[in-house]
Amino acid sequence: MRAALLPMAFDDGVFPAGCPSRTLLDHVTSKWGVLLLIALSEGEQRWSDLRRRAEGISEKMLAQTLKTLERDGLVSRKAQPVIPPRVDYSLTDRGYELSALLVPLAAWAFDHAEEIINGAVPAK
Amino acid sequence: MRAALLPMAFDDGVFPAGCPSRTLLDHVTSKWGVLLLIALSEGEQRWSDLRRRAEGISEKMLAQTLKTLERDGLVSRKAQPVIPPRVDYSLTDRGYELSALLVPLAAWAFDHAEEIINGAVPAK
DNA sequence: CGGGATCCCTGCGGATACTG
DNA sequence: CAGTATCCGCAGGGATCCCG
Repeated sequence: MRAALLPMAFDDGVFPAGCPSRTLLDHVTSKWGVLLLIALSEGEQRWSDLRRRAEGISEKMLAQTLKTLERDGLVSRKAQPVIPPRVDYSLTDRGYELSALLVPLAAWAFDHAEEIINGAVPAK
Repeated sequence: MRAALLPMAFDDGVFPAGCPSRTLLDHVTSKWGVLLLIALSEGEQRWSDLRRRAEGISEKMLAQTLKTLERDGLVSRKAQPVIPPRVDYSLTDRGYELSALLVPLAAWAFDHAEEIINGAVPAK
């Protein structure tokens, strides 16, 4: 029941404070990071599309989060020097790899959300 | 390449602001939530164990995060009325379900952390 | 040992305004 | 349209003390 689920050496993995994996995990599991990565898993999208899909995000956080994800090599940005400007965002290969792990998570959250949040927790 | 990865109706899923799935996802992907859930996936552990494994966590955040996870029915708390007190935390069935999704994520972060964080991003 | 209660501060993130 | 820049509030979270 509590099999060795964890790739061992995990104690030297995500858990030590200040290790790179913590930082990356924080980027990726950030409030808006998850949402944007999932949205982008459906394919290339424009700034305004993302702004609409990640309902409630501010422009500041959208820019900031996309930049972080881009620096992490998860998102690629293609700007076209036209007027009006057009910028497309998409996942890199590595980003797709990651989103494949994120999507089930979001699906799980979606499935269990109501029964869990509305105190109807079956206990045990 | 950009197949229908998402269970559709996802637009009415995680994305709408204020929906329960957002809340649950936030709990579960919170800075310390992820770490605690992963730590607990290795089996029952005591307060002090968890405090040590989630390096850097404050007592306040440990208590607070555990409470949230308990309210969400993901973690179960067993207190023994002895002196000195002994309290054991473990995952519920639903918690195990979730950790099965979280562990690969952490493993992925661990694997890609260094190459990503140290600007050595191979681009494209 | 396993917390609860307080105080306090910083930095996340929202709102607004401006630009190419 | 797709951002950047700036200001600023407030609550997330750390530190400390205490208690059963």
